Amino acid sequence: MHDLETRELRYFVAVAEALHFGRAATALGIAQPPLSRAIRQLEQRLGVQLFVRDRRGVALTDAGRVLLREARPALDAIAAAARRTQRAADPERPLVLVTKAGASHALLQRLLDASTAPIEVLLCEVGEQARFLRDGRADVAVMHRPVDDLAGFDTEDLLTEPQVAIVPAQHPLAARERLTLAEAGAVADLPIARWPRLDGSYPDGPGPEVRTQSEIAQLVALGRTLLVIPASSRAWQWPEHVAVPVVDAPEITTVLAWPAGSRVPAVAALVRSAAALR
Amino acid sequence: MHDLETRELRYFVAVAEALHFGRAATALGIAQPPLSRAIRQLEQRLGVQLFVRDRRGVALTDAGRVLLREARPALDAIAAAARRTQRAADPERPLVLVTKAGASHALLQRLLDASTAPIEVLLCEVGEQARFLRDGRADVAVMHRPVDDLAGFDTEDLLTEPQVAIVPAQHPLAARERLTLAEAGAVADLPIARWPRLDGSYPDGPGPEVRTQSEIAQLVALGRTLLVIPASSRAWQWPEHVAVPVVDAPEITTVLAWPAGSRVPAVAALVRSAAALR
DNA sequence: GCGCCTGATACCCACCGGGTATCAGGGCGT
DNA sequence: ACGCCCTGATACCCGGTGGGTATCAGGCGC
Repeated sequence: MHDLETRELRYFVAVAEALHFGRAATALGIAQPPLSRAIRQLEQRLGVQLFVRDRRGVALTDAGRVLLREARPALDAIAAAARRTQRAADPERPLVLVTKAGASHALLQRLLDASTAPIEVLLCEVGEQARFLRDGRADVAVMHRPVDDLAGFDTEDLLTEPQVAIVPAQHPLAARERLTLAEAGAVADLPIARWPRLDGSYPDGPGPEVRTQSEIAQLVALGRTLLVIPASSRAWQWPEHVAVPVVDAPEITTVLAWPAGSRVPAVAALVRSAAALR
Repeated sequence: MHDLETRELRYFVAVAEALHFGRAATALGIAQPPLSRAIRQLEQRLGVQLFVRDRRGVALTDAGRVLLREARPALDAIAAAARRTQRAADPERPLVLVTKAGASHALLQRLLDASTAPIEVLLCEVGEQARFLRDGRADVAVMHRPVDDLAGFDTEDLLTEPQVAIVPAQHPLAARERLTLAEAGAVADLPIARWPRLDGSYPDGPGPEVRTQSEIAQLVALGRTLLVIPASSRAWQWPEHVAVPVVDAPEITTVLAWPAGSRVPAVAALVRSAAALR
């Protein structure tokens, strides 16, 4: 029995995400019947039921949830293989660095200035850097410990700094000299915002749902939430924001991260120059 | 442009490993012409030359080497997705633990005794544990820090211990009370053995090439090499071997390792019982 | 020069992935 | 209650392509 084809995994992921065969099919650019058939064949081949189709819709089984969790990194690895191969064949290839939109520019600028090789900078949403590294869209990323999951990456520390709370300027908290984490987390009228999980769903809680840095910046300005971030990210502070040091928050280390065992010489050179300027 | 299919990657890896279209084809169970065509199509799709075919054979290009390095973990991830999904659907599934053949039994025995759930033990060659975890053949592994690459895994420390040199009983070194790493590495007539790299090639050096624990045990007994290992592995010491403490060698920590973020409850239970008996 | 071993080419067939048309059944509005 | 609609499943057809055999082309060795 031959193993899974990436097409089958792509189809499965599409259905698992949409939980709707018709919409998944149009998202994939194919018709619904072949998709139904492909999923059925996949289930037969694995000998495992992946979806329960009953009245009012489609749901994942436990096994289906396992496959969804496994399939995404697998597809990323495939995409990475293709991209890195193509880039390896391109003598002009610039190094691709990904960082989250809205991160501090000063550090990055020093890094870019210190490097002689051409570097292409990619911006992504919060927490997306790992995906860019995994699927080969980027060679190296600026990430943060301990907030980002650095499993599977090698890292070089760039900068360690304390955190501040960004609160609405008109809120009473804005007058405080300093805060504790416990205080920041317990402000009834400024509930902590909720970020989507990897699968796109949101955890429960009173805070607003956010997806991007600009969304949350907007929500803070509107007096709807607060957030706790590294001090240097004050760079994107708005006039409607006030930063208050959080004395007991864990320090955040900005790190340069790249796939463990990567042998791209340009990455090694960048890491060396980064280590030198620290 | 749709992305790579696993079939294409499998074919590529087969050719890259055999460096011979005919043998790769028979290894894959297909005829040679379709394989040639598949590789050519793959090269066209990627827009990248992967092999140079000239007189006297086939060789990988730089891009081909990149793809080979990327393709194996990608295929592992696919295989892991399938296996873990099937296992998730099997209510009887035992936990599968992999450890290297010849490792100390005492620690493992205590671990198995401490666990209530059924555990299936798999043995593999030195350094192969990571592969078993990555491709889903095992749920959890016994590995060693800092010798094994633990990137991408979560770990729980089991035991930290100093290292000893295993030398031939008839060698002058066998009379020593203790050694330093520098001394052990500089014995002209006992050159350090060379283990294969992931791609199967061997680093240069004077020592013998070895692939298995029993090979190296045999070579030590024959007075051809020495090795430095954790003290507890003396378990597989032969009568022809003598263990001499190496005072400045880094301590080796035996760890329980599992895929980062794994949510298999039985793994969590095993880790808890391991932590308890430490 | 002649095998012969290599990978490439030519050609055919059968399978299967994708399409359209249609069915089947559950929910819901009237 | 009936019928509509929305869902996924089924039936059936077609074309592309992956796989097969036969053969070619060129480099090496005896």
